[in-house]
Amino acid sequence: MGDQQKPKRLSLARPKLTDVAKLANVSLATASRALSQPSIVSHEVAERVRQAVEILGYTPDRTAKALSSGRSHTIGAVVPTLGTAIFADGVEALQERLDQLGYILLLSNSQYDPQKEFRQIRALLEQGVDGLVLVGDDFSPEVLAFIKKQNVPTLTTYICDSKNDLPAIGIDNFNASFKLTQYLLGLGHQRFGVIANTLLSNDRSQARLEGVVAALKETGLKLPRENLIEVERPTIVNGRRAFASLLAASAGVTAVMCTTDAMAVGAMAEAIRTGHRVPHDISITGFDNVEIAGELDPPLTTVTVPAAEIGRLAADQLVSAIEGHAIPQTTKLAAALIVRDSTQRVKPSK
Amino acid sequence: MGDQQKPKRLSLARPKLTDVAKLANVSLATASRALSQPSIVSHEVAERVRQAVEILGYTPDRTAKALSSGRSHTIGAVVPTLGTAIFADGVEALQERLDQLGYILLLSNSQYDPQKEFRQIRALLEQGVDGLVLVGDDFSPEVLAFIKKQNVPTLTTYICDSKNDLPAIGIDNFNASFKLTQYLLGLGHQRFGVIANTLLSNDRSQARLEGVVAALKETGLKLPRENLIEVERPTIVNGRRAFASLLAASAGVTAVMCTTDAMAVGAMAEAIRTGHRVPHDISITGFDNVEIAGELDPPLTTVTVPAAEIGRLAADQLVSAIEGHAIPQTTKLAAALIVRDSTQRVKPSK
DNA sequence: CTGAAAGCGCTTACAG
DNA sequence: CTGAAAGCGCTTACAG
Repeated sequence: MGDQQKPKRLSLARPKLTDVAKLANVSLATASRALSQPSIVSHEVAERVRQAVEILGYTPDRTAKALSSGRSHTIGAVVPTLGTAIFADGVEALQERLDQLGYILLLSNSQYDPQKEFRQIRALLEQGVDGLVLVGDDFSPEVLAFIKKQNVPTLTTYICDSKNDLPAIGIDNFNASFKLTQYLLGLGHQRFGVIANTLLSNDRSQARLEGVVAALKETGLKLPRENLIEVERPTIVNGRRAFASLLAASAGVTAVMCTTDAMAVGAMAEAIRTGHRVPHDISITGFDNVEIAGELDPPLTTVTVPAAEIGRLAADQLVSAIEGHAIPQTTKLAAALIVRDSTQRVKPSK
Repeated sequence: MGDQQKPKRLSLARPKLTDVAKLANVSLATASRALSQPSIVSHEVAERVRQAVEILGYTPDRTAKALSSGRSHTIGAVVPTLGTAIFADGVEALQERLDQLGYILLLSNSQYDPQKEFRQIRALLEQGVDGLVLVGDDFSPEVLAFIKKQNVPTLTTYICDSKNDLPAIGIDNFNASFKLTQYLLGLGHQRFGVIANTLLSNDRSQARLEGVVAALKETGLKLPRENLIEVERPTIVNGRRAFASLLAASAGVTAVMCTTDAMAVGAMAEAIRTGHRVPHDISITGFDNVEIAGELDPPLTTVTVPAAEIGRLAADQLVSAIEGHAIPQTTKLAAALIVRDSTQRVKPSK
């Protein structure tokens, strides 16, 4: 009658808490307590349960735990991509800290696609994450409404001030870019080119561009339309191409500002390839201060984005919020201007 | 009696399937079927349930679903780090494909620490992932036993042949490195230096090193102990330092092989800084073919690691295995030798 | 095609 | 300090 199967199955199957309870000769409830709050059971019981766990190789089912306790000890993150070092570094630090705090990370990449981002936010929330980490602040009312409704602690990163009232941890992109531009203006530059990462659904990129424009405006300058090249993805190759078309469109620029380091790497490579000396003929700046920035020849003037710190703080604050504590609405981290050798005082015009 | 609260709570709370069933005037079971297999209920019922879902803004609780169905539609991955582009790219592709397949990714970084790796594997398995993606093959018997016991489809990546009988998707690191070395030997190089990423718990790195040694041996050459520099993390800065100490220890090398591109970037920068012409005075090679490799000056000779394809295939195969299909034990992807300008025929010795 | 009921593996008031 | 029982929100045989 297939009965021979039964006992075998039982011994092969993953042991459950009832098995532990039986072996330890206590009730299911007590076994549960012995594991989660050992201090509230007697020493002997705690010890017996501990041994039973060991013998059976018991490992709790976190799904069941999540369903009955309403806490999954899981947090979700949606980033645009891992192909950009600052996001990879931020996610890495986020996960490391979450791990220390006993949380597991569920990760999605939206590829800068708002539709996809929404789908992924929804999937993570359905999955029952206890908290959610987002990037930036460019969300449709629909998405925001959905998030609010779920009542799950949510914060956003890489910006420090959310117009949507999400707690934010990051830098002031506008201001950092403004300062960087002022530095170049101080060197006498007047003719600027900008290579910007996609501005679509990307408020970090927008803010960086606006920072440039605002600083120029303050000095009575403006950024001619043809001096702005927008690329779809912040890659080295795109930076290279953008630099080429920038110089083709407007030969007179003395300073080229890139909204990410990766694009600046490409821009610099192209500049050198086409016989421009950096910084003698043309100054180039980046943004992010990734490792390669300091190793280029010449090393790149850029702005630090403290990605690992953002990730770490996001973990800390989110878990804090999950535990019912209030967390700061704004956490603004320093975005230091790193002056290296890719920029110099503009040559007196010939 | 606090009764005023009750109705408010009900309407605020996240709706559950019972609410949908009530509104659609069907049983819980039917509502469930209408959502998961609409074809087995009547059209009218399917439609009524659909509307109820819409009206209530119902969104299923995947935790409950997972517990009752035994399928979490979740897969776990443990990678050493996201700070290395090939892992970041692999994870990105893995997640994208999983997303298309209706799965969510749970991600951990082990930081090349076997203890941490084990803890994270255990945490993911407890979490109830349906499948597991690992990197490499350097696992203790304890870890392997634990994994086998869980009976969860598991595969490993970035290698193509597992000594532990895990299905593997990746490249033949040994052979690719062997070929790269043969190419340099063919250019007349005889005095080699190697900058290796940590060899500890890193079989990819070991295989790459062994590939060099084996190719040299075939020609009767050997790698002197002082010509091998091992670094703890594959960073640009470490590559730079390693190059410096390599030249200090053994001035005569004509070819420096780095087991990752990032280190090659540093090595090349240091070579140029210290007045060595690449490739005229010294040839340098990398491994991985990350974007920057092709943009360096000179562009780097390296080996392609198809990280995105590895991630994509891992997703496909794992889901296939979860669905009960057999999957290949070995999926060997091409690791093309990319010859660029950082290598050239060795100068006739003066 | 549909419904009532058991069950997934835990946690947690409620009694003692 | 401990146990019996209800419950978390779904799915899925089992009957009809």
